[in-house]
Formats: sequence, structure tokens, C-alpha cells
Amino acid sequence: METNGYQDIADKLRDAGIPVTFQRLEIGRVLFSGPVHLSADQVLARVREKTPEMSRATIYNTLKVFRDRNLIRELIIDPERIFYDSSMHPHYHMYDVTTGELCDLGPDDLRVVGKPVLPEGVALEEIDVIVRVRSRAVEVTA
Amino acid sequence: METNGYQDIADKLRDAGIPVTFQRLEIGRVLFSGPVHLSADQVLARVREKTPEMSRATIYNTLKVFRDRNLIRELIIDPERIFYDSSMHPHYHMYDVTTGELCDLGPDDLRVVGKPVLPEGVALEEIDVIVRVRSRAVEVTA
DNA sequence: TTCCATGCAAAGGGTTTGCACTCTC
DNA sequence: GAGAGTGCAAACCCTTTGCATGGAA
Repeated sequence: METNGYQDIADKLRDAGIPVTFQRLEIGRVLFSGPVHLSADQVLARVREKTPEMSRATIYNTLKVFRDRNLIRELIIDPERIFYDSSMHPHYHMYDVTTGELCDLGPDDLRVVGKPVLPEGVALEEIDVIVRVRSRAVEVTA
Repeated sequence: METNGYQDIADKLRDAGIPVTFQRLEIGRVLFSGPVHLSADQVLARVREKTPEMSRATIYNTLKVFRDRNLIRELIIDPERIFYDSSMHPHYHMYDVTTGELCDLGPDDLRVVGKPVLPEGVALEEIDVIVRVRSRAVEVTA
């Protein structure tokens, strides 16, 4: 999982059936150097630190390719933006609505018990759990 | 909970400390006549069936007022739009990513066990559980 | 009269798309 | 040279905002 070198990332892409390109390697480097939760814009910003000419459209295209090939997961947590999670291990999330911080929860923290009865012709895709928390420090006195 | 008449809705608004207006009654009628999951646009459409002059801005304003007063809950489930849930009972959701259908799950279907350790100065707001399913019937052969 | 609610239209922000250019095989 | 990948800019859609009108206390 800890794919740090370009060689590892290239292998990861090939294993997923994704043709390797320079841009995809750079985006992969940002995503697969460790477990991260990043919005598309954050990915773009990090890639542009090393590759300023990277296009926003390429970021969105590539994120969708990665997602379709199960290399990353889309997190629908904030109505403002989609987060991309580079960890495909089953796990849940804790989201600080005040700061926008997002972190992982393991099975030690939380577990889902029971399985809902699925209607005819319907397949389970995944179960998302989001623990929303609020920092007391930063009071939003609206 | 089954607030059907305008009188019931007016009471509900007053109880929540929300000044009663014609528009809020109409929006309340759509939301509180039964348990519903509607996007802002769907609320607008239903209100306009009876009140075609209702403004989109008023819908958004009112939904936010209702949400702040804990009359409805925002569901962050689909990146395209926010759904508003007229049921404040604690419950979870099943979402069909193919059809966009959304339904409730009770404690008989699913339960969350354990509580995550919250960082210092952080308060639990709520725990969302979304069971994502996919209809086999409508194959999305992309 | 003062304040809040409403409506319209324009702006805002994340995401998608159209199209031309480039690169690879 | 065919096809995919990329980059730019404009388009898109949901949502928010500014501002003027209107209604209630």
C-alpha cells in the first residue's frame, strides 16, 4: 500500500489496467504516498507544487479514472466538495464540521451491526458511516 | 408528527420560534405532511403546484431556517444535491445510486456499536449511516 | 416606522464538457 | 496516422447573495 516510488505507482496503475502517463504518475504520487483525504482542488494544488502546468481538467478526469478502477474512493461528506480517499480498506470517517478535518475510524472505534433487507434486484454497494463532530473552541456564533 | 393541517404546521413553526408566514406554511405543508426526503428543487416543484409564484430563494432561505431550528435534517448523500429529511427521529438511510431513491432504515435494520474517542474540545454532533445499493435491473454500462 | 420576509436576478464555486493539440504506438 | 490523453476555457448546476419591494407589529 505504501507506494512511494514512481515505479510502485506505475505498477499500481498497470495492475488496475490504467495506461501510465506522466500526469497520472504525478497525481498518483500525491494520492498513494500515504493515506490521504483530499478534495480535487487540494490534489491539484499538491501536484502543481512540482508540476505547475497540470490542468484542472486532467485532475478531474484522472480522479474519475482512479475511482472507476477502485484505486480511490469518493467520500460524500461535505456538500461543498467531494473528498477522495486513497485508502480502500473498509473503514469509517470522523468529520469535523468546524475545521473540515477528516480522519479514519477503524473497527475498534465503531462497528455496524445488522444488515438491511435489500429489495429484489438490488445489490449492496457499500456502507458509509460518518461521525460528525464540532470543535467547541471555534464557536460559530451565527 | 403527522402535521397535516395548516393549524398544526403553524403550531410547529411557533413552537420552534419561527414567525409564521404564508410561504413557510406552504413549504411546511410539503415537508411535514409525512416523512419525505426531498431536494430543494423538489420542494420548490411541489410548493409551486399550489403556489406557482414561490421563489427559489425563499425555498433555500426557509430550508435553512427549518434546519437551524431542528425541524428538518440535511442529508449529505449525493454530491449533486442536498436532501432534506422531515423526520428528526434518529435513523439511517439506504440510497439507491442508480435510481436516486432514498429510504429510511430503523434500528431493526442496522445499529452502530461503539463510540469513537473524541479529541479534546470536540463534541459529537451526529452519526450518519448510508447504505449504498445499486439496482441490477438498470445496468449502467458506461 | 422599523424590521424581517420575500422575490428577482446575478454571482459564486465545484465540476463537467467541447475542442484543439500532443504524445505514443 | 489513429487513438488516447491533456489543457484551456467556457458551460453547467446547485446554491448563495445583494438589493429593492412588501407586509407585520
